[in-house]
Amino acid sequence: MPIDPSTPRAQARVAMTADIKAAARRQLAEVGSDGLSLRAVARELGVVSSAVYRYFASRDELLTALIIDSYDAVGDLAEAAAADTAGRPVGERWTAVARAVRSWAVANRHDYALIYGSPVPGYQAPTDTISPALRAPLAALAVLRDGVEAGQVADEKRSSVPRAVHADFGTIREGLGFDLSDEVLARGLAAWTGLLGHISYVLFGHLHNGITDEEAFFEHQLARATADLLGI
Amino acid sequence: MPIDPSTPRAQARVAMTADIKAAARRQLAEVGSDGLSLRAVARELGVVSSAVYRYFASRDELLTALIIDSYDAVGDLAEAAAADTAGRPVGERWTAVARAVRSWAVANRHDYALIYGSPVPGYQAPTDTISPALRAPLAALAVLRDGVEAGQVADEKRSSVPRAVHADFGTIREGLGFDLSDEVLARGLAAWTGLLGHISYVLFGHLHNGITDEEAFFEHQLARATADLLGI
DNA sequence: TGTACATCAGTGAACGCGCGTTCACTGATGTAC
DNA sequence: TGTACATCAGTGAACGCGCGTTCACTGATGTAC
Repeated sequence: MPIDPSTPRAQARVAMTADIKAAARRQLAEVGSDGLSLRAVARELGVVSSAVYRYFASRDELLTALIIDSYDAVGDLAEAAAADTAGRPVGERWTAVARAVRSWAVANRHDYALIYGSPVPGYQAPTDTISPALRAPLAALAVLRDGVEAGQVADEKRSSVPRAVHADFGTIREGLGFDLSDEVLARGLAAWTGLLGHISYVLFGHLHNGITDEEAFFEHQLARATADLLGI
Repeated sequence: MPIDPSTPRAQARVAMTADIKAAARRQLAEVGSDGLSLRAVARELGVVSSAVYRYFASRDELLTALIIDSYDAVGDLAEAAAADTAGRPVGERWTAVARAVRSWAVANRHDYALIYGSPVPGYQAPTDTISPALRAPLAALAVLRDGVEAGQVADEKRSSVPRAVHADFGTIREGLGFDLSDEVLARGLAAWTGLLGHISYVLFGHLHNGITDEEAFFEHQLARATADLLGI
C-alpha cells in the first residue's frame, strides 16, 4: 500500500507525459515551434487527439513545458561543467561551461532555437520559465565570480560604467545572488552574449559557405574570448 | 509612347507588389514568419486571395522577398554608415556601423528576427538571398580593412590560428573580396557575432528584468567591444 | 486616328487539408469501509 | 478479504475555423497595323 503516488496509474501518467514531450520535441525539429501540433503529437503516439488534454491543458502549456525542459537541460549541463571543474583555473572552467552550452546547442539545435532564437509570436512566457532560463548564465557568471575571488580575473576598471548601466547592473547583481564588480559583470555579459551570438550565427547558417570546421572555429574564437574576458 | 515599362499598368504592378510586401511585413510583426498567410495579406489589401498569385507564385516566394528586403535594408544602412564616416578613425566607423545595425533591429524587430533569428523550418533559402545577406557584415569588415591600412588596428598575431581555421578563413577572404589577416579576421568575426549576440539577447527578452536602459547598456558594451576589436 | 487582337489584374468558387478545443461516453484502476 | 463508489485515461464525434493553391471567367489596359 504505497503512500507516495507510485501506483501503476501514476507511473503511467509520468511515462505518458514524457512520451508526449518527446514526440513534441521530435515535431519541433521537423516543423518548428509554430508548426507544433497537438494532433500530430497524438497521432505519433497512436492516441486520439483529445487524449493529450488529459496531460496538457492547451498547446501553449505543452510549449511552455518544452521551453522549461530546454532551459533545464542546458542549465544542468552548464552547472555540471562548473561543478566538475571546481577548483581549476577560471579560464578552464569558463571554457568548460561554454563548450557544454555549445555541445547541447549543436546536438539539440531546435531546442536551442526554441529558447534562444526568435520569440514565438503571440506566446507569452509564463513566470515559471524565468528561473530555469537563468540557470545557465548564472552558472557561467558564478565561475567568473570564483575566478575573481581566486585573483585570477583582472578587476581594474578599464572604462567606468555610466550611471544608468550601473543602476541596471545593481538589479542584475540582485538576481544573481552574488557580487561581481561592474567591470567584471560587463565583461561577463559580453562574453555570454558573444558566446550565444557565435553559436547562433553558425548554427543558423550564416557562415554556411565559409566555415567547414565549425568545431575548430568555435574553439579558436572561444580561446580568444576567454582571454579577453579574464582581462589578460 | 514610353519605351520603358512605365505605363500605368506597370506602375500599378510596382505599387501593388510593394503594397503586398508592406502588408506581409505588418503581418509578420503580428504572427511571425510561420503565421504569415497569403489570405490574410489579400484580406488586408481588400483583394481576393488568388489575386496575390499574380505577384508572387507562392507563399515561400513572398517570404523570400521579405527576407531579401530585410537583408538589403540593414545592408543599406551599414554601407551608408561606413560611407558617411569614410576617412574617420576606424573605431568611430565601426561604432557607426554597429549602431546602424542595432537601430534597424530595434525599429524593425520582426524583420530582424526573420533574418537573424531561428531559421524558418522547412524553408530553404534560395541563392538570391546569399549576396544581400553578406552586405552588412561585408561593410563592417571593410571598415576594419581600411583601419588596418591606416595603421589603426593592431595586427600582431595574438594567438595563431589552427590549420583548419586558416583554410576556412581563406574561403571567407575570397568571399569578402579583400585581404584581412587571420588575426584581424578572427577578431572581426568575433565582434560581428558578438554584436548580433548582444542585439538578439536584449531584443528577444533575455535581459527583460535586468536592463531598463537598453541604449546605454548597448553603448557601453559596444565601446568595450570596439576597444577589444582594435586591439588596444 | 481607329480598329482588332493580345495581355493581364482581379473575381469567385472550389479542392482538400489540418488545426485546437469541447463534450458525453466507456471501461479500467484505485480507494474507503 | 470483498464490495461499492470515485477517479481518471482514453474514445469518437463534432464545432468552427483558416489555410495554400487551382481554375475558368470578365473586363479593362496595352499594342500592332
